[in-house]
Amino acid sequence: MNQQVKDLSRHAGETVTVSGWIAALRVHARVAFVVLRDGTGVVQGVLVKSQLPADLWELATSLTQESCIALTGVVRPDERAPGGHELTVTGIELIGASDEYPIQPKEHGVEFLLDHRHLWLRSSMQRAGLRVRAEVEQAIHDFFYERDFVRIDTPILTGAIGESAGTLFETDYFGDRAFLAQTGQLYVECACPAFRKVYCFGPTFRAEKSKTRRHLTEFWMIEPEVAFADSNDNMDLQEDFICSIVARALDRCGPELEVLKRDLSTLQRVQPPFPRISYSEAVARLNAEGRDFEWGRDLGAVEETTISSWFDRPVFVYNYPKGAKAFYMKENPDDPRTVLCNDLLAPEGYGEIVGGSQREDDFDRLLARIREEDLPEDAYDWYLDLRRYGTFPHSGFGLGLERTVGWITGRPHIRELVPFPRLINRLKP
RNA sequence: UCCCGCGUAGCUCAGCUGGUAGAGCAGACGGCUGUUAACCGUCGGGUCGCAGGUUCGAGUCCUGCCGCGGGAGCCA
Repeated sequence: MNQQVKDLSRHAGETVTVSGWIAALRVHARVAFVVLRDGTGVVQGVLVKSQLPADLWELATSLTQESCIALTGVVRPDERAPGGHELTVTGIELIGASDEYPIQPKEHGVEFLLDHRHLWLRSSMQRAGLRVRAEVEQAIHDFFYERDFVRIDTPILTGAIGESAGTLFETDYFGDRAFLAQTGQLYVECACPAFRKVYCFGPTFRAEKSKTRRHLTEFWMIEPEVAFADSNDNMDLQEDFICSIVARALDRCGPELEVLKRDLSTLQRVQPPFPRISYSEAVARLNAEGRDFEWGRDLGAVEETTISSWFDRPVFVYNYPKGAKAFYMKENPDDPRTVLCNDLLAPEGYGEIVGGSQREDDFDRLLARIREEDLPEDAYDWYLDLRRYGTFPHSGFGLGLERTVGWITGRPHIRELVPFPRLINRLKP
């Protein structure tokens, strides 16, 4: 009977068949070991020459790494086996032979691995990282579903909208110009009067020529938007949300986090409340430490790392200077030099994983900001309509999926947390 | 766009103050009952990123270009 490797412990003593790919093959004079990966787990098959027909031994010992085979054998508990069970092989069927496999069980360079990303996916750390990603994605949908959010799918092809036009991918649209979306936020705002609590989750595109371990040109972003929520409500939601998905990963991805050698103690500390520090307080403290940081400048990577080092869990930095932030953020009534917004900085140097704000709901002030930023006014007429027909206080945020999963898995580069990363110089495979 | 670093065998790398190329892994063959990135032996394998320059002689020194990595900026 055909079985999955993950279920083998329930079939001790039985003869089963498992199908998969050869992860490793070690041939001795009278015994051989084949490590089979079937997508649900890994099992070692033991082949004893004296107990196999000559042609089967010949076939088995001539197999190559990553050949696809079906192994038939008796499930046998064995303390020496990594999964606790081995297969004493009685039959082998070759399903698909493999040419010489490029990725060896050894260290490789980044360029080589990315060139072979279509094969690299089979490696254990990659499987672990992508499985955590899938679990986090499911946790995200569950979190919002359980809180009565309605999922709104926003367009990928757009006219020129977003935060700044200089970083958009342009494409031809029947003779007109179109751009790949860099955010779904303006669209989910429009869905708020229809559904009150909404979110979008999809790919976004940035044509920034960034070459760092925190950047992709195509990444997945989750963007909730909530009517009648102010900036503090917004941070409360982010806090619940982050705690929920981290707890889910800890609960459901133990084996994967172990493969990734993740230090779980920093994840276990991700409990409410997160520290909240205003931009102005952060600047004062930076200067008190001798940083000589001028109020009004945006925080850079160095400052963010310093700030997150003050705390043992994610930290909110809120109410940045207006000049450092996007046009749609609401002016702070208590300090008009600032806007009601927040970033969430992940610990351990992973940087900004969330950016959120209360939105400007006053028609005149929003229009003034669009003009100040020299944005194409007619492109935003529909967005301004939201302030014309029953405007309302609302807030939302965007969470970068790959950065978040990069932090949860502890991987150094977020390119490993998306199946096929799109980087500034990489469009293949 | 700027700054720093790196391009040598299929892969990962060594190659000194210049003297014409080396290891491990992978591959092929042989050996070995329990291996976990198995081990031992033999063999095949090179436009030293590209172009120019200095020199009797360049993988090595110089210049330019290309590619890659990291960082800055910008952002999630």
